[in-house]
Amino acid sequence: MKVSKQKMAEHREQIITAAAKRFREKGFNGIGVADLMKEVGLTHGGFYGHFGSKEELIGMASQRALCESTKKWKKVIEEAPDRPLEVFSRYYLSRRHQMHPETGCLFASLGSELDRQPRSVKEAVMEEQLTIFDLLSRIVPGRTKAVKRKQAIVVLAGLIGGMILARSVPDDVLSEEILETVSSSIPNCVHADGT
Amino acid sequence: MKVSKQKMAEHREQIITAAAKRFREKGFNGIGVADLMKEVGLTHGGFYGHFGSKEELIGMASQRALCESTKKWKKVIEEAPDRPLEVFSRYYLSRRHQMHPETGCLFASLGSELDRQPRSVKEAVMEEQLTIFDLLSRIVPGRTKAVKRKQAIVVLAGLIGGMILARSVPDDVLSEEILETVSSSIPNCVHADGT
DNA sequence: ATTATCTATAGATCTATAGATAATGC
DNA sequence: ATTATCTATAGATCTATAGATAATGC
Repeated sequence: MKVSKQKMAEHREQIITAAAKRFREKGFNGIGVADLMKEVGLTHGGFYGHFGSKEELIGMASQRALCESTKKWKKVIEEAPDRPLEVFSRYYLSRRHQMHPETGCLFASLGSELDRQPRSVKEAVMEEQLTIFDLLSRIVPGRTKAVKRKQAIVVLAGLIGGMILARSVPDDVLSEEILETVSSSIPNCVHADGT
Repeated sequence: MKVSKQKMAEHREQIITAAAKRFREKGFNGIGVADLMKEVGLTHGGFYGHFGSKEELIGMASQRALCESTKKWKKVIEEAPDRPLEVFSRYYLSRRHQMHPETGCLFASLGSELDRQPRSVKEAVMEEQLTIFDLLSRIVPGRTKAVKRKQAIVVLAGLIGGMILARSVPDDVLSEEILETVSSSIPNCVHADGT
């Protein structure tokens, strides 16, 4: 029943990856350790050889989810050297993102649960959050670094709130209106203060 | 053990009120029927004389929470006839609101859980959401009703996202920076497009 | 007589641990 | 010999129901 050290490391990665997906899909309380382990092909007892607690996994999985998003966003931005902010906003506020929280932004799928997580989880999240601020700082207008950072925060807040509002509504027409309205507002909004 | 019809109606209200508070504080899964009933001074078995299921209570409590917020916001806005938008934004993005999710905006405390709730809950939420759009439409700049509505959506999205970002972080300095940055951006941001 | 609430419990979860098992890696 | 995983289970939840109890309201 024992597996090689390398296999074990793979298992650990698989558990984190599955958790990052299912937590975003079902919430931190929406899936249990047993089901996660079953998805990876292991039994639930084995979980505690990899992690000290579910809480520890929540921290790892949250960081993983945000890190994945940052990578994807970087790619999207690099592939649109002109108007990167507009392209990124549309990408974030797309119908596709709305319908697939399990592979999307952690703040949109679990943001309001983060405040109720232990400090260790919030610390892991903050680390990635700062990276995202830096990434967005490069594509928003603004004369100084400080202004760009502010713009990045404002943009991210608008995107997260827009997606949460759109997802919270059972009416497709209204949720599409929300996505379209917020994403249209961003380039304009941002130009006002900075450049 | 039976109580009068009026007392029973009061109990029902108390259950909804307690739920609206505790759900925002601990999440929809963070408090159970038994504890809610204990808070009201009843036993858990009695719950199902008032509601068919916990899900039904989640719908009622969500609507209640949003309705309370709308009332408070209306008051805040009416008490600041000049610069209502700025005053409201500062009120929403205050440290006080950050520290008290249990009496604050449902979208900030439970927004990302709403997508995982059954349709009946989302319908109850949407009803109040439209009222909020109307309320904010009155204080944002814009030449036409359509533009004002769009501005209202953009503002609400920014506020919700800003509060969620601020709460998700374990560092007081960073979270205050987020609140201040987003709330400073709103009057500017909004003037750009509309009036 | 009706019924709001209580007591007791069923049945399903869920996190975590203990000890057994069997494969790795010295 | 060490250890990653499995089996089995403890102990704590949680939603929901059934039947008893006692107060209301006809």
